[in-house]
Amino acid sequence: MRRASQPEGSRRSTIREVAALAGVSVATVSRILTGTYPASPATRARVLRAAEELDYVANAHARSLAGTASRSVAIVINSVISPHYAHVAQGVEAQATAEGRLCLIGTTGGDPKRELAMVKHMREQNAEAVILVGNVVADDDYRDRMRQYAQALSAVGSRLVLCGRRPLGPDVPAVVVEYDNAGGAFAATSHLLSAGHERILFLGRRPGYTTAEGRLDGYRKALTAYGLPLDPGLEVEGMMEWNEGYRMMKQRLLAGPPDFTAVFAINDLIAGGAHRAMAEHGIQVPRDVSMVGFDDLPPSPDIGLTTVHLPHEEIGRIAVRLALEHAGQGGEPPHVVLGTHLVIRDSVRPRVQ
Amino acid sequence: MRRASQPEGSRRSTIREVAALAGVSVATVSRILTGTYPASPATRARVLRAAEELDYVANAHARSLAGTASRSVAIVINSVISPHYAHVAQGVEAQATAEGRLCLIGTTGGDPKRELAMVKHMREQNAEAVILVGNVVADDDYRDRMRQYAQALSAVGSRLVLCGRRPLGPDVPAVVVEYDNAGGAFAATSHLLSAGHERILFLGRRPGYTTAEGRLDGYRKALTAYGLPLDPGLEVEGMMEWNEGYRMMKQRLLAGPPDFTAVFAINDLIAGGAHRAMAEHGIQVPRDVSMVGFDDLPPSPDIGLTTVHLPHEEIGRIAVRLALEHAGQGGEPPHVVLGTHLVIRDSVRPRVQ
DNA sequence: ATCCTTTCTGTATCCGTTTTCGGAAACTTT
DNA sequence: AAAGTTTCCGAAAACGGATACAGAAAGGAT
Repeated sequence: MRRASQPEGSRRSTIREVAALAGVSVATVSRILTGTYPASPATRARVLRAAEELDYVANAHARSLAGTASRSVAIVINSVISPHYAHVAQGVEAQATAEGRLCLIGTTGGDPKRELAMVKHMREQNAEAVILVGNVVADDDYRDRMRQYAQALSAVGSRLVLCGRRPLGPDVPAVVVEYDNAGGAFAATSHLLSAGHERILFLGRRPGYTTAEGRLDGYRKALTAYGLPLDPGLEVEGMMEWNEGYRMMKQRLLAGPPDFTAVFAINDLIAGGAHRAMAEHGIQVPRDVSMVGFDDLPPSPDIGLTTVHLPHEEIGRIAVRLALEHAGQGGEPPHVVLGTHLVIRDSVRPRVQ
Repeated sequence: MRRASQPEGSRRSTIREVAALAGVSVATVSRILTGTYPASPATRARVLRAAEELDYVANAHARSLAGTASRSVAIVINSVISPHYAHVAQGVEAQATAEGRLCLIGTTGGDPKRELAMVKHMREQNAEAVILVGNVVADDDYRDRMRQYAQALSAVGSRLVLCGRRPLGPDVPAVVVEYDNAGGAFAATSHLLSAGHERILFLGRRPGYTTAEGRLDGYRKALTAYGLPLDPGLEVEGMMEWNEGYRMMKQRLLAGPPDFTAVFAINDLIAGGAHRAMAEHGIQVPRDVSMVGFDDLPPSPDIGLTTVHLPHEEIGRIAVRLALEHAGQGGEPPHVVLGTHLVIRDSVRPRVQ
């Protein structure tokens, strides 16, 4: 209402101005606004009125400088358009807000250098927790520096959190939130095996990436448990993206008729791309080929994909919760491993002999 | 390396400590670290070494308090798991980083109250720009307060940006980034009409929501332009979500056989849900029913959907760019309207008589 | 009425930077 | 060698809010 057309660049009103208008000291204003102290109803009302009058907004930076925590939580993530990451980010943001924290976000595109830079940036912002999500290919230098960051953050009462990646080592003060990639992949592959499939194409091999390695591991273990040999020719390398799924399958089908009766896609995006590529070759799921994915995210419902469910949003929420809970006290930081379960839709049929 | 196991709660090192170690004044350290001033190579090296030695990290809050801009940009968004929003957010983050800014993020779930609260929060953080994305149902009180926020932000050299929603009024200092909903819907509907379809189901009517209204408008205009009557019975109400698309179509099909030969879904998520529902009733796209969507996002490639392309990420990038460019000078804030184009896939066939 | 609590409020300091202003040192030029 | 430029550096004052400490006011008990 008032200060309707302030000239460009005019400062915003300060606690001192509010104090002056209300006829009290800055200390009183501060206490009333932060709810530190039970002021008398009269002054309280006067101060609130004055603040309203001047459109007073506290300066979070000044507040944080004066000694209180920054009340912010940072998430550093591969990208925000990939469904898995988006859901984790959503969880982080929701929990952060629920705990009265602001959410800072930075993306890395999976580049360790950018990740390191982002963590530094978040450190400058005094984030109460820095949550790292997703895989990176970590060389020794990276691991050293990240350990150092973990130490530094912990030293100032903050916390580093690792989501969906391997811990940095035994004595590194970082919270870890993992999930059972190998177990989920084992269940998914077993599901195909128990339907009689023996030649199962694995889509999305990616050495060096924790998630990919874990899922490949589960796939192999399941085959072995069924007494089947491992065929390296069935393990196709590619990134966890729709286009890659399309590419991998297209390439395979262009080379000749399918030499498999089922597909285990390392995530649902890859499943979606492969599904499309097969459709273009007249191959229908599950009529001609059975398929299982991983994630229980779009596009799995669109194509009726049986897949492994992961509590994506929960991962983000837990990360925030644990970090904030644990930030104060010392001791061993928490390490949780979340379970998975199979979601049956309609992409698997018993193999016809 | 050093300070390997600091006790809990120890403060981080300050510019003063760096200055002391390097044997210079804090002013010199500040200048060297921010690159303000060409210090002599010798002192420069000494300061850098000292900073490294102490693992010095600047305190962004103190820096911002001391008078420089906060170097942060805020995005306030409906959710981050919906593909459209996720892409816009990605664009914002990317551009913010490119311009040396940190990205603050907050979600609202489409609730105007939460949006208002978030903007206030971002104002406390001194964000250099506050970018609002997506529709809300705005009552008068909301519009008043948002106008006031726009004024207040502008008064301190920041900027409010409105993405994909109607401007707040003529004299409100807010940057606006819109896109041509009506035009895109007109093109999409015309595409179906020119294939001979006359009974086109509109999925996703939502009075009060700018985007929904714009697209409905384009749909109607196209019908009228083709000399066809408007049939309210063909306009189905629902939210812009996959589940809603599924629900709307399921309900329709449960009520009886299709009384339409084509579908215009207001976005690709709805198209995906409807596609699935039809599949469950043995109705294939495009064999039995033609369909067009809007967004050119997942799951459109999965189901081969012809759809209207929107430069989602670009919207976010432009928002940041314009806000930052314009933040300094006064004058009329920019207002851009982005165009759309049809992406032809394989979900439309000529109507068989 | 006096003393003791309890409740409320004000003064002054500090948080960690940037930045203005002035001074010293190092070169140039004559 | 003196004067004039540059170039580099330091002292100190902000920035806006929280809080320790002390003091005033109000309320209760004697």
